[in-house]
Amino acid sequence: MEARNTIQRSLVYEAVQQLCHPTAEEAWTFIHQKHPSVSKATVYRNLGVLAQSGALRKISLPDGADHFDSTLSEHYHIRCRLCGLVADVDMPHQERMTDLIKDAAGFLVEGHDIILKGLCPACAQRCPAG
Amino acid sequence: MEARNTIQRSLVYEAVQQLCHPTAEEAWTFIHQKHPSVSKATVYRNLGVLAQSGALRKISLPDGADHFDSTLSEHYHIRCRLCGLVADVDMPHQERMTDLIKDAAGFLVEGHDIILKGLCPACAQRCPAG
DNA sequence: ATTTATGCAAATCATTTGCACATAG
DNA sequence: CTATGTGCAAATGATTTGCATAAAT
Repeated sequence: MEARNTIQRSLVYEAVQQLCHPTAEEAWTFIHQKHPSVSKATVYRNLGVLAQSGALRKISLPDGADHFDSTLSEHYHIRCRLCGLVADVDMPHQERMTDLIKDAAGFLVEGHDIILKGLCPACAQRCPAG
Repeated sequence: MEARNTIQRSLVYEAVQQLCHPTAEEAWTFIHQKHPSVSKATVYRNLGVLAQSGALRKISLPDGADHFDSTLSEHYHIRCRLCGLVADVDMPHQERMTDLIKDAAGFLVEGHDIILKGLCPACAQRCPAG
């Protein structure tokens, strides 16, 4: 299974770069503007291939579609409860996290995801009460 | 919107207690054995109501159905990549985690989820190569 | 040439919803 | 009584898949 360089695959990769954390749908909408013939299935397939190969990171969020990230260095994400905005979180001392997680219930730990939730600056201001 | 005590609601709560981290489907299968008239929609609805009210915790996992937990004290979860088993993780010093997470990209942080992934003891033994 | 990728439409999976009826308070 | 809950079946949303064709190597 040799991966090939198709136009669609590049377009998908570039869309994720440009859009910062898009969903598959968002990436497709973006691509579809200039390249109306690209199908949604192809976008999904290429997001899968690229995430599998490590070229992209898949961000799975509770309640909603997956997002995709072209930043590969380890970092976490936060989503605004109100507007859905997804942002990067560079956590200081996050190495500690990784250390703490070495043993868990006898499992062989291979990785972890951290998803924060809260209010983005704009929504926090707009809705002071929450 | 006063919550009422229905037989179905109790059955759903008890199923989650008994089964430890079941999905909605698993809870329904369990309940359905002794109470064949209970519908899946009702199980979903009550899981939602109970999670909303804080009586249960919803565990959202990447790639797959949500699980539900009757243990309310703060802890995290790990899922086996091979068999799907979900287990509790009591993380030492997890308070540090909470401290670290106070500020993130200017967001007002309200909570966080940590999902670990790896191999459960049984699968690790069965597939030494991974 | 041969294998991988694409586009389309249909299928799948988890979950939600509209509606008429049942039941808890 | 009256609001909330239930069962059913149909709808939804995200993602995947079968299949014939197209394109990359």
